[in-house]
Amino acid sequence: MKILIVDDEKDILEFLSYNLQKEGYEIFRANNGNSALKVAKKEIPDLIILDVMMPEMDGIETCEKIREIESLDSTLILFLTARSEEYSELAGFSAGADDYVTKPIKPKLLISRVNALLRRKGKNKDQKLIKIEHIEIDKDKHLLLYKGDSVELARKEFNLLYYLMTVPGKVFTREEIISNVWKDTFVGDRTIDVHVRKIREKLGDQYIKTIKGVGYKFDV
Amino acid sequence: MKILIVDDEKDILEFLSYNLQKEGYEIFRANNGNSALKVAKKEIPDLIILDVMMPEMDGIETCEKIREIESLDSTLILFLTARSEEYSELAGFSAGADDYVTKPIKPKLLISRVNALLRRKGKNKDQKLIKIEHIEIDKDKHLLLYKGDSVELARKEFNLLYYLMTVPGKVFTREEIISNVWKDTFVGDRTIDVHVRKIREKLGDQYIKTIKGVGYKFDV
DNA sequence: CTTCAATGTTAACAAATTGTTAAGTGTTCT
DNA sequence: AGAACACTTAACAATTTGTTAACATTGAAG
Repeated sequence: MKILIVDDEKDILEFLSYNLQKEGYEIFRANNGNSALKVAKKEIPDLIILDVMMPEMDGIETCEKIREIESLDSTLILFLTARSEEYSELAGFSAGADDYVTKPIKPKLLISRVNALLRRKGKNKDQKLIKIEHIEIDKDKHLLLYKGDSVELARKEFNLLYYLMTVPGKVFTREEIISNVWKDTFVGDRTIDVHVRKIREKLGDQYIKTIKGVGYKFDV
Repeated sequence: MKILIVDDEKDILEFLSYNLQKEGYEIFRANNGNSALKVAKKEIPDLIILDVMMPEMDGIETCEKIREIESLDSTLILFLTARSEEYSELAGFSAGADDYVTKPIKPKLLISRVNALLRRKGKNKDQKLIKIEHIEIDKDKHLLLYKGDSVELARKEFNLLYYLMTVPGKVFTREEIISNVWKDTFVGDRTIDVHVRKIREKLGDQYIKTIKGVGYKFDV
């Protein structure tokens, strides 16, 4: 498991690195927002620990930018915040944070929170395997098998198909699809159709069915 | 669930009470229309079983008076009628009845009708899956199965049929149908008929019944 | 048994929804 | 930096669905 730690204070970076390394995590560091973005894009860490208070780009802003990066959409974000700046809890969550820890940092507490977050993420792995007839989809391996052969899907295509397969047969409205696959970004109506078309190209027309006026469903 | 039984014949009151009590319903009785109104106002039963033939105030008249009582507008009304008095079917429906059963009363039939009416009454709002005889409708999957085979319905057809099936046997007035299936859009008189016709084309004529002057109902 | 209002039927039209292509923009990888 | 890929959108085509008008039929009431 990879963890990226972002803080402008060298002492804290050292301190956290040491403690988390002991737990067996692979650690990356950055001392400002921009550098954090660069490293994150390259390493795709499982967790990013972000100090809220940083010069130039603060934690909130950095978090927002991270959330815009496609390849990091399964990365968890944990905030470090001073007890006084209670406001940041709210701001942090709305920027897309998954948890936060207040300073001064108690190593034991931090480690247990980090473990809990990452354990949860790893646990989900098992639930994220769906097999329907001769179609298998594995969310974490980002793998789609059709009759045993691997089929390459782009990220959005994959997420869309995966979402439809979570409840086979159920019709998902465009609204549901948008809010679950695209989260908070706003895209036009035809975007879904185009992605559906691409999946159909690769998998065949028969699996994703259009219910006109209602939505799409995955069915065998 | 409370049921009020109204009949001038003591034997029938006894017979019905016994059979419905066995099903776990709370039974109230009345042997004429006036007493029925009094009890109904007080107890607000979920269902009223009304004999059509009664001295003084007959079932039709009683039904009309019940329908004028606001607190009873969610109460279902089921008529008991002699096979000969076919006329009363129509009169009953236009007086606001939801279903009727002909005498001589077969306990099993009556109970199944009563159960069918009441089973849905309370929890209609969000029932996603309805199965009646060999017709199954699944709102989430937007799927209609007739004898196990899938039947394709357009959105409005589907919504209309689904709405009628939420309370099988109950007559829905055109007004009710319009306000539930069409919400706020205003459509012409023939629109419902056309949709009904399309459903009948696909499902057979026998399921959606026209009660002239009143509305439509789904029945097996 | 005629009348009349309600409902049934059909086909044409209008509207809504989805499909498709290609182009533009951004991202990732080498 | 450049190539390849991914994502989104616009523009238009194709399709399906919804509604209406016009006329036919039905059935209850006189």
